[in-house]
Amino acid sequence: MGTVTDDKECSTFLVRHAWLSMRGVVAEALGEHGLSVAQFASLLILDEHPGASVADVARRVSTARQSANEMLGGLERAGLIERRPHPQDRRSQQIFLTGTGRGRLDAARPAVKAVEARLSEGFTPDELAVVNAWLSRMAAATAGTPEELPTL
Amino acid sequence: MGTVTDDKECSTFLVRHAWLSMRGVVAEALGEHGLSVAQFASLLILDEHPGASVADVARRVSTARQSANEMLGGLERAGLIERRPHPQDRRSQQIFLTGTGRGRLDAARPAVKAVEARLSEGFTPDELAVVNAWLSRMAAATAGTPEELPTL
DNA sequence: GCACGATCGTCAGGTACCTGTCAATAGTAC
DNA sequence: GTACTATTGACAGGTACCTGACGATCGTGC
Repeated sequence: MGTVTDDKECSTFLVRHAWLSMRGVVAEALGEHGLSVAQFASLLILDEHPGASVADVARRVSTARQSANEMLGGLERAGLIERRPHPQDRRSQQIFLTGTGRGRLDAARPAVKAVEARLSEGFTPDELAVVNAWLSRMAAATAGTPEELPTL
Repeated sequence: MGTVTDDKECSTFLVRHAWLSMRGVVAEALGEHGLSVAQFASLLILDEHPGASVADVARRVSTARQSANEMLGGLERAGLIERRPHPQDRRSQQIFLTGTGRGRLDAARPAVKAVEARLSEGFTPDELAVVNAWLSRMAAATAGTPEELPTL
């Protein structure tokens, strides 16, 4: 009846299909490293922002504090991260990558970069820059409330 | 600490942020028309493919048959679509837009196109063509299993 | 000092979505 | 015809995620 996408109408749904597809590909690559896509995203953030709080992570991955906390719990049980009480702010806790966590991340990162590079094969750097600019613009367009709504 | 996105690493997560953001904007526009994003997507598909089955719709929106069926139930209760038994295939049923359904869709469509146009303001047609090509490539990269995994 | 709003992590509950399965039907090979 | 596989729509159950609230803490203004 047609291919995967007949989003003649809305770029929004084309972006959704792209996300779903890329998530699938990345997940497959991450599976061999024992990581989920969400876990990988969190490890990336914690690598770049050591000592971030649960709320920080939640904001950066655009998810609810609760969800982030649950998933960080998984990472903690797996020994990939550790939580320490914040020295100044007694409400929050700082989260750090453990040695094994960093190792796992450094092992997985090249795999993800590889599949992403393979996906973008054939596009020139200029074109990719345009794509990046457009996606950034879209991501910045967040309408008022950043948190709402089901998946589709 | 930074803006919404520091996805220096992975275009995958940039695409996700773009999707979440666009979904929010579109949802806001659709709210005034009493439609959810998922409902709007289904109406679009049914407009373009009248008589599609539940399984057809599910495949096109990349969701489970069950989810599609539940949501179509909502649209049916709202009187926007109607299901008829398929004349040849006694397993499946054909789904059609009702008059009110088509009216609702035709009212909502311009609103969505407007917000999407506003979002892409400032990009040249050539650039948008590149973006579209890239997104299509991504969407087509679906790894083996089309169905799996949580949201993030 | 005290009061006020904002934010922290967390608990309870709900919703959206998915997987797995089923009987019924269709399509094909034999 | 029968046998086998694939597909349809539906049911049951589970998981991921979210919303809404809570006490505790912070920051600021008074």
